[in-house]
Amino acid sequence: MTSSTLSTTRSAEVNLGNALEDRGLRRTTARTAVPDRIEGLSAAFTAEQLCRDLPGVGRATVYRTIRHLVDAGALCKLAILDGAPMYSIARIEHHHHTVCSRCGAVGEFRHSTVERVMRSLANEIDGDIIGHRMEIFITCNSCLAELAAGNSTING
Amino acid sequence: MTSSTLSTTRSAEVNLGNALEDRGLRRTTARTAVPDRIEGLSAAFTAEQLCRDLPGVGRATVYRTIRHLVDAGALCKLAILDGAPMYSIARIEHHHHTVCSRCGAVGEFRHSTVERVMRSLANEIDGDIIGHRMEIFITCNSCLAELAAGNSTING
DNA sequence: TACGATATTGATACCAAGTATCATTAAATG
DNA sequence: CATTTAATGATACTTGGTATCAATATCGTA
Repeated sequence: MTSSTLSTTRSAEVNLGNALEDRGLRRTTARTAVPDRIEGLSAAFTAEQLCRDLPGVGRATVYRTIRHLVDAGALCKLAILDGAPMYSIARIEHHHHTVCSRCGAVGEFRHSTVERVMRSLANEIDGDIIGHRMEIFITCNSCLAELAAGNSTING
Repeated sequence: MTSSTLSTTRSAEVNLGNALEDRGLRRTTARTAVPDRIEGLSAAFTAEQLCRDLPGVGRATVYRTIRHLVDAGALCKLAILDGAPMYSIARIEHHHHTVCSRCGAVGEFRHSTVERVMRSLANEIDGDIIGHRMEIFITCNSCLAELAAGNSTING
C-alpha cells in the first residue's frame, strides 16, 4: 500500500529471473542479482539507482539486463519528462501508470474506458494506431498524509 | 498535411517571440532567431536539432530559450522513450499527442472523452489527480503511403 | 567431470544531452 | 549617452547510456 498504490489486479507471482531464462539467456550471477534486487523494490526505479544498489554488478551489465527485461515485457519503461526513464515491474497485462509528482512512486491501473476511448479515436486520427500510453500525475496518499502532517520533504 | 497531421483546431496565430516578451524577457537577437526558426518548422523538434539549425546561437542560449517557451506554455515538451525530449508548438489549450513511430511526426488532438475518463478515474485512483498525459503511437498517413509505395526508409 | 564452443561480464573509453560558470556584450531606461 | 541590469556563449563539467574487447563463466556434450 505504500508505493504501487493501486494494483487493481493481485500481482500474479512475478519472476524476473525466469523471464530472462525463458528468452534463452544464461542464468548468471548478475542475472540473478539484478532481478532479485528489482523484485525487492516496492517502487519504480531508475537504472542508475539499481547500479548504486548493486555495486558488485557492472554498470553495462545492469543496463543490459534491464533492457532484456523490458524486451521480455517483464518491466515497463516509463518516459519521465525531466530525468532518466523509470522502470516498474509489469504486473498487469496492458495498463497505464500513475506517477506521484512528489515522491515519484509509480502505480499501475487498468480501466476499460481508456481502451474504449482508443477505439472511438481511431476514426478521428489520421493514420494507423499502433499503441498508446497514458500517465496520470497524482499526489499519492502517503504524500498527502505527510503534507497534512506538515513535515514536507521538499524545501520547507 | 505533412507532419502535424491532425490539428483539430485551426492554429490561432502563434507568436513565440511575444510569448517571451510577455514574460518580461528582453527581445534580443537570439530571442528572435529561436522563435522564428521554431515557427518555421512543421514538425516537432529536439533541442539539438535546433542548435544545429541555428549555429549562430549558442547552445546554452537555445536550451534556455526553449525552457522559457515551455514555462510560458508556448511549447509542449514531450517525453520520448528512447531519445531526447521533443518540443512542439502548443496550438491547442489542453491536448494530447500522436507520435508517428516511423518518422517521429507529432500531432495534437483533443477529445472530450479523454477528459470524461479522467473524471471517472478520480474515484478509483488513490491520491489527488493533478494532471495527465496521453500519447497515441501511430503510423502516420504519409508513412503509410511511403510504405505502400514500397520505398521504405528504414532498413530495406 | 572435464572440455570446448559460446555467451556474458565489466573496465574502459566513449558519446550525447544538458547545465553551471562567468567574463563579455547587448538592452532598456532615465 | 551613460548606467544598470539582463542576456549571451565559450568552456568545462555532469549525467545517462553505449561500444569495445580481453577475461571469465555457462552449459551441452563426450
